[in-house]
Amino acid sequence: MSTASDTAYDKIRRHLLAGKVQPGERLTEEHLADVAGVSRTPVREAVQRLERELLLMRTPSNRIVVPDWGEDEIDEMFTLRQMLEGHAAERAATRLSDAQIDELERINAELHEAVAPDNEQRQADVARFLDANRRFHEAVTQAAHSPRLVQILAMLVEQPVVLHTAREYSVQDLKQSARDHDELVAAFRARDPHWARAVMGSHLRRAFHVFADAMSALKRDPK
Amino acid sequence: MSTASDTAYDKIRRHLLAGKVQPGERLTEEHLADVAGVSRTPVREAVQRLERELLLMRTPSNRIVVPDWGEDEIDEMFTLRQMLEGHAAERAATRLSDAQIDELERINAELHEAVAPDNEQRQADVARFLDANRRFHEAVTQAAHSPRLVQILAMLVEQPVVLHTAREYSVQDLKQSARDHDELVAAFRARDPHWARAVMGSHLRRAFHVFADAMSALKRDPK
DNA sequence: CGGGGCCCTATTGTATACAATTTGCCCTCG
DNA sequence: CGAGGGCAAATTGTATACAATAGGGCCCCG
Repeated sequence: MSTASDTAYDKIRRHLLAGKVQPGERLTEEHLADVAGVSRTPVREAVQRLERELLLMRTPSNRIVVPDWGEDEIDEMFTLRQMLEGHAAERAATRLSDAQIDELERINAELHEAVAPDNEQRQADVARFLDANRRFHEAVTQAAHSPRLVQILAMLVEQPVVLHTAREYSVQDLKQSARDHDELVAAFRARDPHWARAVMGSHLRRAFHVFADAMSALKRDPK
Repeated sequence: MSTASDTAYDKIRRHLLAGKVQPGERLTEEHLADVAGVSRTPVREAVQRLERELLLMRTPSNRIVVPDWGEDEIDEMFTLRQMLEGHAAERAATRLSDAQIDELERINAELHEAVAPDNEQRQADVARFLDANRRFHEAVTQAAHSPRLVQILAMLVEQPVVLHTAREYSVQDLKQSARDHDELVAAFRARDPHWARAVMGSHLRRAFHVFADAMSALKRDPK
């Protein structure tokens, strides 16, 4: 995070994901420059990045707005992830080294730890869970050795972090996710592309429902 | 193309696709600013767009380079297109209006015309064919009503235009493409998502081989 | 009282000057 | 003669001033 562009990207992204702005709200570059503490030039670059991740959009007259995601858009997002990460897993299965698979296992151990029953602070756990989860999926994507795939998936993995602090997830759901990852590792060890793709597919489809349910719960009762 | 950014994007893109620069060659922002006839600011925006389409890349120290695509990358690109455009076709099948299907048919009539046997100027035909082909695929993508899909596919459809003036394509291959489109229209008329996906899949896979063959022919004998 | 057009302001787009970083060269020293 | 370090030039990153453009409000006229 050395350059001002990156700072801007990071700060604005946090600002958005923290839910400081309502969907549909209009933002000015200058305002965002204040938020990020840099001039408009790097802000414009950051906004472009956020646009391509669809965290921001432009009105017909090039004003910056926060898009609101409907259930359909979220469904579509997970469907695309299912296809693309399934493909990534398939490729990764024949390209991962033993050491890399070990690394995946290590990351997933963190996931299990984060949802272990003897752990008290649910809040911190979810954050850690989500972080490890992201790293796991990134590692798989990287292992597919496809620059395009990396670039495309980067624009799909963003999630409103409203849900990152969430008590909305059931421990059971999180545990199931960790078990999915276990099976994925097993598929990798077996170097079985089709198994890997299938596991990744069902994993993400379940994740969609967990996410969608949490989201609608939040909308019903927005504490 | 009203803004300087767009001008820059367009001119630099043409510059690249016309094959004026060798893969691996390094470019400076200033040089590109000369090419486009604008200052560095809009050039930087254009370069970002071209990066995201992978027509340009950055070295570890943020210098601009022209990537070289191997056979594997092209294969991967068409594989991704097959997945994503297949999905787009599937969605489009249940969303296209009759009028839109008529429009697709009209575009495809142009394709047929461009490769009609009584037409003499092969050169002009290929350009027209490729243009109509692009419009056809864009229309299908649009009809899927998924902003993400539109954005993702935009970064996959670029092709080195070395092959846009090409005598490398056989008339037979082009005719087959047009027939594929005919069948796709039929699938749309039947409102059959699975049929549409399957046709789009085989269409793109064949297109890959046609493209790859033309490319390797060009490499063997680079007139 | 409602609609349409014009002006003023808010916002985005572009150029340019300057700062920070990287590169490649050259010089020195082992 | 090769390796390493530091310096100068080339290149990218950032800020700021100015230009172009879109939007909203106000006034005038019907």
